[in-house]
Amino acid sequence: MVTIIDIAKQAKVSKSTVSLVINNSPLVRPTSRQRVEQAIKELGYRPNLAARRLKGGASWTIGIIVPNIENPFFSELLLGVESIMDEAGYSCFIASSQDDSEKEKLLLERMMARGCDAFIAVPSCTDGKYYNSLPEQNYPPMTLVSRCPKGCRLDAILPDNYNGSYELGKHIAALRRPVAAISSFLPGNTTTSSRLNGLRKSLSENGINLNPEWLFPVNELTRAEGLRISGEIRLLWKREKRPLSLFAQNDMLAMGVIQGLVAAGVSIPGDVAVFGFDGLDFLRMGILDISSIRISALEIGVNAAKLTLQRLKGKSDPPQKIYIPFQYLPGQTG
Amino acid sequence: MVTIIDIAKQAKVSKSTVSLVINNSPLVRPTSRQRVEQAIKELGYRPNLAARRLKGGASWTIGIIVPNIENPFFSELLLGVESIMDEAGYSCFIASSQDDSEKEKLLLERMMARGCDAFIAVPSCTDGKYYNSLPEQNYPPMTLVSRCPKGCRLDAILPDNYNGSYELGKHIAALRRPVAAISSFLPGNTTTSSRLNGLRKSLSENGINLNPEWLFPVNELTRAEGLRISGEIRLLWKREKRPLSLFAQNDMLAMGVIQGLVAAGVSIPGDVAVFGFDGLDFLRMGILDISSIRISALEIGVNAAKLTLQRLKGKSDPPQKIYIPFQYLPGQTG
DNA sequence: GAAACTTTTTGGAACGTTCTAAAAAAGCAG
DNA sequence: CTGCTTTTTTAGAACGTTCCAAAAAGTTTC
Repeated sequence: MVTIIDIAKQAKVSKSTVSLVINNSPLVRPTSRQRVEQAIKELGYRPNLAARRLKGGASWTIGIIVPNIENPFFSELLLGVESIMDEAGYSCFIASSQDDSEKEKLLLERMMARGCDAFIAVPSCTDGKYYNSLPEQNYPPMTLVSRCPKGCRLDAILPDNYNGSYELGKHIAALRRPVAAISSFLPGNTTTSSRLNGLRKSLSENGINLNPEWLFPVNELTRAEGLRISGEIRLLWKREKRPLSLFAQNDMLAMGVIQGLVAAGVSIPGDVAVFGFDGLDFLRMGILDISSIRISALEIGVNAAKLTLQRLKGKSDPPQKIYIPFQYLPGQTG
Repeated sequence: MVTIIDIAKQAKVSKSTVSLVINNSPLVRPTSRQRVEQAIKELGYRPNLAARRLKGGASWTIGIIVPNIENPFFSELLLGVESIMDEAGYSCFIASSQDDSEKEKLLLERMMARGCDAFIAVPSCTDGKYYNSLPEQNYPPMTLVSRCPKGCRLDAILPDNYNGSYELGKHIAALRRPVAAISSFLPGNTTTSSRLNGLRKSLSENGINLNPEWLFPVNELTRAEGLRISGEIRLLWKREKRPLSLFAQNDMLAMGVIQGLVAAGVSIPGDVAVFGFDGLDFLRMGILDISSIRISALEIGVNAAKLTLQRLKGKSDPPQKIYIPFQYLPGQTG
């Protein structure tokens, strides 16, 4: 490994001078600067970040935690974060928490030991106190994305869940069909509860009530869970009174439900209109008939990265919540 | 920040003893070990990896480069790598090269400066010499995944492109329909050329030749490019002689083509049967009619991570190529 | 050309570890 | 309790940087 000392020898200056050149200080004389730069090129020097970090400098490293890299929503989000951070010269540690809050804490500690300058996380833990305690334990800046536990005093970039599903509800109501909803029902989860609340509000404003018997609980918002719950929903088909519109908490869940229903011979949107959330990119292909609220995960990621960079530059306002605007994305049914 | 010295003071031993405890050396007396462990717990000590790294130790950090995190194939691959590495205690830098070889080199250098212990990369650069030169520049172990430039002497975990598309070709041939192919045609790209060669071989063994006029070039294997090229393919529809089967180099490309054709009123698989490659997960939903060769990206990732871990443990055989088996995934037609 | 500046360069400490060599403590015969 | 061996502990150098204070080299000015 080529060090600052090798450069110093080659350029016949002291290591301090080399350091000055590297950090382009104006103090150094042009002629020596040139000699040093020459030597750096010749020997192929790369500063050792571990040493810099040890001396108290930045590690130019960001820690990012998402529930699951493979979920298209999060991979789009990661793309947003990563592209901005890359441009700014940062490298990103990326890890999946599997929505397990213990694992999340572990990952956070591990990244902390690696000396991250900041964190961006989709919190799986619904406990706001935990996140609030981080700054006191002198953790570096932390930006939450996509979710935010109740009462959490950290920067957060969030989808506008309540207003989004309020808007979606208007379109659902316009069809004037009986509605079922598929959701997880954990009390601390602000995402699912805001979406459900927004939906309820706009439905009831249009004189429609969610039938409590048609609230289907799932454990996760995944395709697998959608597939599972579609079995229960299918049972309703024998009855006379059955839902003709279906709200799912997100598109992946909706996909699973559709997959299950289609396999059982249900026609979509003929028999039932499906509504999701997230507006995943491939809905636009017009192959899958889901009406959805598009939240640009990319935009969330980009905003999170930018806010984090500002914090790294020393911005010290109180923590802020930024809500990303949404867009109604009609399926074939509209 | 709590250091080894704070622990030493608290436990009334020297910092060397603390170090011994941390690295669980058998030398230290049980009573002192206990005092030190007690202090570590009380003060909440975490070893500083930058210091360890500086002293010549491992950074417990892996650098991973893929063309695009958002592509489902690569995000599945990342999941595989990450889960194994996580289990082994490593953190992963993940970055997108956008298939730009200059950017890839830059990212590699940047990660190198961060002190990665090993690299896993999907090479965008088709120049084997570049990769061969890395070990000489005392780069740490590097495992290539999914692609491998010609003549490259590094570990690689690869899909069995040739035999996969040979197999796919048999199914295409069985339909006995005229075939068009959509591909990129860069000479150094071993992925696309193996797939094309395998296809050609099995088609010709069944008496079918690829019409040179029906080879449609794209710049990237993306949905956007598929969408673009579908415009040109549609022009054939006016003619009497037109393709009734379509081979696309991968599923994303196939998706784009389908999207374009469907929008133009072409029925799939009625008018044309579409064949892709990769076997992306959501093809199984039965909504999109693509027959494909499934290569488990997860399996590639897991294998790459395991081989890399072996190298880190000191395994020093000559570099090996591991081919991941494939599976034919029929669409509705197939 | 010496004094009084200003600009440029430099040695050495520090960051938190690990590692080596050597010192200290403990154990054990006699 | 002395000398010898074995076990346990420790000081201090090293890793590659940055930063401070101070030295050296250049400028002015008189």
